[in-house]
Amino acid sequence: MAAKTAITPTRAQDYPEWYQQVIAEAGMAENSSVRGCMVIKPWGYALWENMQRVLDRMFKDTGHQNAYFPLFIPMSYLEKEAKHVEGFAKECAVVTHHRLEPDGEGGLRPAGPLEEPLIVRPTSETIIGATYAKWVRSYRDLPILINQWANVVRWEMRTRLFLRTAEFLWQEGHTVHATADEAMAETRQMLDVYATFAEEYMAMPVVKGEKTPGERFPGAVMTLSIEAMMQDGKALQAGTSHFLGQNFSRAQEIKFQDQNGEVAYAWTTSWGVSTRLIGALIMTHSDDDGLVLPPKLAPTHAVILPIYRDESQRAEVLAYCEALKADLKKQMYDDGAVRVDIDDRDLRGGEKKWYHVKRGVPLRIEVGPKDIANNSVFVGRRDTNESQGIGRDDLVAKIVGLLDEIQTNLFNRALALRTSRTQEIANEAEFRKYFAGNPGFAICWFSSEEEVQPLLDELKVTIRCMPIESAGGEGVCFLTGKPTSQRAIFAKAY
RNA sequence: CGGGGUGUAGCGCAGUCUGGCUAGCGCAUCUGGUUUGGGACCAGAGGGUCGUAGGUUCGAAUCCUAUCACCCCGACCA
Repeated sequence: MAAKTAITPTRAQDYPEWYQQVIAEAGMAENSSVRGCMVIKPWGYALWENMQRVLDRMFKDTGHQNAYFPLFIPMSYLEKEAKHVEGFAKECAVVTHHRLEPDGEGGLRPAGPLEEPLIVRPTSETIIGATYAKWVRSYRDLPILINQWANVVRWEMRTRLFLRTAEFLWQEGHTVHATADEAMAETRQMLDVYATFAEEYMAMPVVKGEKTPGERFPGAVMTLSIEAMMQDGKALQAGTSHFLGQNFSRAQEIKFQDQNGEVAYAWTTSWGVSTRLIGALIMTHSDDDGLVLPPKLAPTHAVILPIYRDESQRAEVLAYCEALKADLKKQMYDDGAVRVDIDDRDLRGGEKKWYHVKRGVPLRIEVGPKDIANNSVFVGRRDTNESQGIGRDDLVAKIVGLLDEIQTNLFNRALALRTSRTQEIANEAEFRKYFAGNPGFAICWFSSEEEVQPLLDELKVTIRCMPIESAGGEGVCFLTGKPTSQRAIFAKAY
């Protein structure tokens, strides 16, 4: 008999549907009445706020400041960088009017056409670059290290909650430097920041690598990304950091006088992560009972579930829970106090328990009259779904260690999955066989993107990145047999 | 934009082919009761312009016309 799972279908039965159900059951987000746009509900938004808080601190620790630029971008700005236009034009929302008037049939119609249409930012390189052009005069004005937290709009054909929505929240860093080396160092530094965040906070192992020309950000000279493996073996790009060279500074006239008095174009970078990270988190850790959150990002670390039969017990149990909560909150975990809630809603015990299981709360602490008599509590771990009794004071002393253990366990579990589903592939026959099955990451030598592209299109496989760690060396292209120094991860992707 | 499909209660659906009592069912919600260390049970209740507009008919969720929206598969993509 199969155990009953909180989520139907299970991952094995229907992975995409399972994903949607996890989000719905955890109360993270839902589709809105606006096509392709989601409503992020409190539990999902609290998670995003925790991600923001940690990332924001990391950005500031690396010398960046926050600022804010307009939502609207004059259409002509986008036209300045040819490849950039090509990449984004098809998915731009365009504002053409600034006023509504009655249409005579009880409705409204746009009036007051704009002289120049505005686009809703799909990314802000152009508007920020235009601003930087005014700010930069001398080498003394550099570097500019700015990040903005914002929403952007990309009119996608097909959307999925968190993974691809028409509007999403993100941060975009935009920096300007005097030299190529400095800009490249910045590009790499921010990739490292993302990788550290993914691995240490999201407990999600990632591969740092360089994108092939075909997968680059439109207008970039080099795009670096972190790639993660989801539980179905597909890859998800979780963050990107772009070295833009002088492409944007030439298009937008970001020029400065150097120490020798000569005018030079600046070197720029941009880097971003989005609410897509929430999708990555869900697909990395969650199980057939719903969401599983890494403690460092969980809005609630532990929830106390009081158990009682009647009013007289209620008062006693709640008093005990309040005292326990107060003691737990004195414990420091990561960058703050342990986050504890008491769920005293008028619901049945089982219902309440499963509510928190589905929301991924790392620890459930059940407290009933019997436990109080023994001065012990019953603790359930979300990552292993094991529960056991533990002395009340013992829990207070050990809760931080327990949270650390869960965090580590989640990372190790995800890493083990990735390792078990990563394989070197040496020739076309193997490659075809691998991707006809239940694939993960295939590591292959390849001679050129152009030469392998037809096969990739046929098999619906993409080149994720050329891993930085394993760069160097010589091999033989899996398809053409030509000698090559390029090696990449190939995978099906989101 | 090409191909396919669907619009009926908060959610999921039946009914439409073959027009006919007051439009049903499950879940959810509310009330009362019995329960309570685990997603309860019994009884009752509330909730609908059948996507929209027009037409045919004694009578339309059902037939006809138009229209809108959404979903799936492509193309596109953080």
